[in-house]
Amino acid sequence: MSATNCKEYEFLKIEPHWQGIWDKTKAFRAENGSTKPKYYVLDMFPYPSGSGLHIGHPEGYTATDILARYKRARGFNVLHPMGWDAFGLPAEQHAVKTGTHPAANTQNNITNFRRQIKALGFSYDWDREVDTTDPKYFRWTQWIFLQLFKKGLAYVDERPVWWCPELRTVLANEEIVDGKSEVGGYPVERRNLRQWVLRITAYAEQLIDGLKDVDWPDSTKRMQEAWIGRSEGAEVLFKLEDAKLGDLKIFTTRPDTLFGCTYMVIAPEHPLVDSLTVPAQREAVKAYRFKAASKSDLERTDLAKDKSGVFSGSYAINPVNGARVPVWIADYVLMGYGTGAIMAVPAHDERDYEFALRYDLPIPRVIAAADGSDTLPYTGDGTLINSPGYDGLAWPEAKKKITAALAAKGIGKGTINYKLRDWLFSRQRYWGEPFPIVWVSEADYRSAAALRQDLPKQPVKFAESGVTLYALPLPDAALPLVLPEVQTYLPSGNGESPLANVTEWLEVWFNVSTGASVPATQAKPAGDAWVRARRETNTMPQWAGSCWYYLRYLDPQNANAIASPEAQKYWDVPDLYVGGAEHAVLHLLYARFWHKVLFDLGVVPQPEPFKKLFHQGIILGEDGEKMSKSRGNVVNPDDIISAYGTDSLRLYLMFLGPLEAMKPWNTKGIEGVHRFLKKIWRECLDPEGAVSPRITDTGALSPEAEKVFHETIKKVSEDTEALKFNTAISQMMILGNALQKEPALPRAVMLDFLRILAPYAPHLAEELWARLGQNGSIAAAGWPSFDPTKLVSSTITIVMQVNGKHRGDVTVDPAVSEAELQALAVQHAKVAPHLTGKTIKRTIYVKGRLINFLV
RNA sequence: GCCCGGGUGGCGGAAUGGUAUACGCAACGGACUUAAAAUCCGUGUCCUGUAAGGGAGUGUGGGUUCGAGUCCCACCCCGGGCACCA
Repeated sequence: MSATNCKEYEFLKIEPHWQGIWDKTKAFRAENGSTKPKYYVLDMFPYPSGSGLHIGHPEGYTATDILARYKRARGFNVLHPMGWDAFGLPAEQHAVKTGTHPAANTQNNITNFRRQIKALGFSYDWDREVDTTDPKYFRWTQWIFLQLFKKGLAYVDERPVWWCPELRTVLANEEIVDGKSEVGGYPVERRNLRQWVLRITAYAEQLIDGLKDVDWPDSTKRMQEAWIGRSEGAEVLFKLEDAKLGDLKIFTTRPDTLFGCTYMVIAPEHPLVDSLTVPAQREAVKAYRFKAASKSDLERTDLAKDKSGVFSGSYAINPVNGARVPVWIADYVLMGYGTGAIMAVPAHDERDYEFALRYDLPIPRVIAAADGSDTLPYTGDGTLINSPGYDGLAWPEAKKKITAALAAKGIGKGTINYKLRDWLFSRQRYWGEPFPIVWVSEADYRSAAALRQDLPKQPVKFAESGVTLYALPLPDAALPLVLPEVQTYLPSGNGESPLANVTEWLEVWFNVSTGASVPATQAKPAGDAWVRARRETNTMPQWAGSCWYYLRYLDPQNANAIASPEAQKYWDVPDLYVGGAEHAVLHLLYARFWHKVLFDLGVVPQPEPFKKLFHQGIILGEDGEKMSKSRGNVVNPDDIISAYGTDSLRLYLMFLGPLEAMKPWNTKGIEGVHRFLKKIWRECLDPEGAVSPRITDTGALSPEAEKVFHETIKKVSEDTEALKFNTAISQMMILGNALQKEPALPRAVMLDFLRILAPYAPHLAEELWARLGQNGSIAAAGWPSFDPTKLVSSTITIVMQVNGKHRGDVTVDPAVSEAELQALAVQHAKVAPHLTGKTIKRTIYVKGRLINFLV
């Protein structure tokens, strides 16, 4: 491989030159089934937005690239892939505005992203690039959905969603800012719409358990745990005074406080509200429900501190003591959690306490505080009081006993509740994966069931304007189901996606065996397998494609499976996954869910997808604020590359501080690493671009420089492995400064230096490697080792302290004995004055470190 | 309110319980140059002192220890997440 011939460090020539060579030789191809040990390092793939790469992308990508190059040098077969999470709203909005197909815009953006990423010199295996909008890819996204569907993990339900009348579309929660659409700032409202929902709650327990086995940041594990929100308690049946209304079922985590229950609360949406409301309260309850319903979520949160409610007029009976307790209706109880009804124990719950104060309800104490405190509400540890039969028990024990007693009587049982809700999986948009589902009549579904073995145990059905339709999956062989061409990308306006306007595609004769279809306007084809069907018009959310892309990289061309079992066995799951903390919950939870389902189906061989996770920090603007167009503090990687080169950019991004930290960009700061690279260039080459005369095959370093050299190999190895790139770079700078002072530079030393620099500044390293007469790419040149015997210096510096205060230091032979050192120290000019007239009570000696006299 | 993470020079940051401020930026002084750029050498926490030296010092206040940026307790501030989940 030949280098350029520039005399100075012309990074604008050097960098594209080597990128071209890497491209041509496919230098970073990962080989399936190699005999080498494997290493799989994964980046979170980007959404290819129209505004191009943001400086945050290269931060994480540089980190993984350094590691990938380092692992290759260490003899690993490295899988380091890149792809595009390319479905999404911005492309669709662009399409609405311009009328061009979102695919065209998406491909333009991908081309630009690929160009920018290649200009950064990352060592991706481009033969494994994936694109979630490619039918060859989303065929498998649809296939996975069908597996979930067949397993009974997908269903259809009417759900309240955010509807924006102005944009004529449904928006996701994260697209709503302060009660308005993120795009345009238009008002949004709640609407009930038919939605696909995935039963992620069925995996709640496994999703918590699996966190034990992964090497993730603790904070991220905690966030997922909190999001899943497991809580152990009991369901208890309270008889209603009006026996014909049956029982009121509540959930509580503290059945031990049952004797302290003085009222009940049901959510305003609770099905028993109407029947429990007595005539005298009807008007008040109606008004309260209306008020609660009209509150937006935002208002409900704002008013969180201000409890309100209304008495229903009815009473329930406390099962443990027969007490008559009033049933209230209040919006501090949520219909979506537990049973939508609670027993209120105001003495030991802050919310109940506040409510009881406001409505003047009794607050009897049933837990005595462990520390004897008498303030209420009390939620700490303690023992039961005023609870006949249980007094004196510690509350966790009472919880078990009371739960058991209720269960024995058949009026309660221990249960576990989760905050996690099922996953709303559909969007009313064009630019997403179509659901491989058609809707048919009950009779047609029955006849399909006779022909198909792959239907769910319980049919998925949905009633609309009096007609019940059944969801029939496309056969696997009929995948992919591609998006039809549409006249307009504008949503239909009635809550359905633009697909609802494509009648030819929508209304079909459908062959239940083969999945073939013809427009319903044509004659019904002959044969029993043909039924009348309407296609599903929803599309999948952007999460879908990113839930499993890490599997496709293993075997991206495979037409018969997500990836072959051999590829899965060889590559396993990523050894390291790097991406932003903003995905700590949703993406990472959804992907884990899918992976666990695939594991249960025997499609993947391991229960967790991401062994080790790391979040890179955010890079702030020079003003210390988050980068944003409106602030005008956005740094464009293209500009930095043309001014300093990508090697400088890569180095600076890593030198800025710890990878996980949030840190401000400073354009001046890049000068420092750029000077460092220029210095390396000058150490290797003379002003004419020939090998520097200081570099020889026979010369030797001074002992001090040699020590620094071996220390540097050691530290750079360790720090790279530990993702502490900032300190690795510091150490290389220290070596650079030391070498600069040396009269002679052994060629072998310079080559080793280039090898440890290569993962960080690969273009410069390749160029100088070639210029110093080496053949082949430095990427294939391995990793140098250090000589541990060179790390020990011939002298050591011992710190001398008196009473813990630093009084001086002395340079001695490492073999010095304690007695010798002590004698030396007490006579030392800087120490002696502090000892005169005092007696040494004790001497602390830390070998090779310090000696401390206590006087 | 609850749960995390973090407060170290003018700035980004470094530091297995053992010389606090490595490395870099900015600044200042000097060398080279007609000059500039580039490069090189040097100074660089604060107070006190001509100096040698002395004293203080890692958000605040306590504690453990021969010795604390590092460990423990309380508090203040900043950042992130969750937020009536019974």
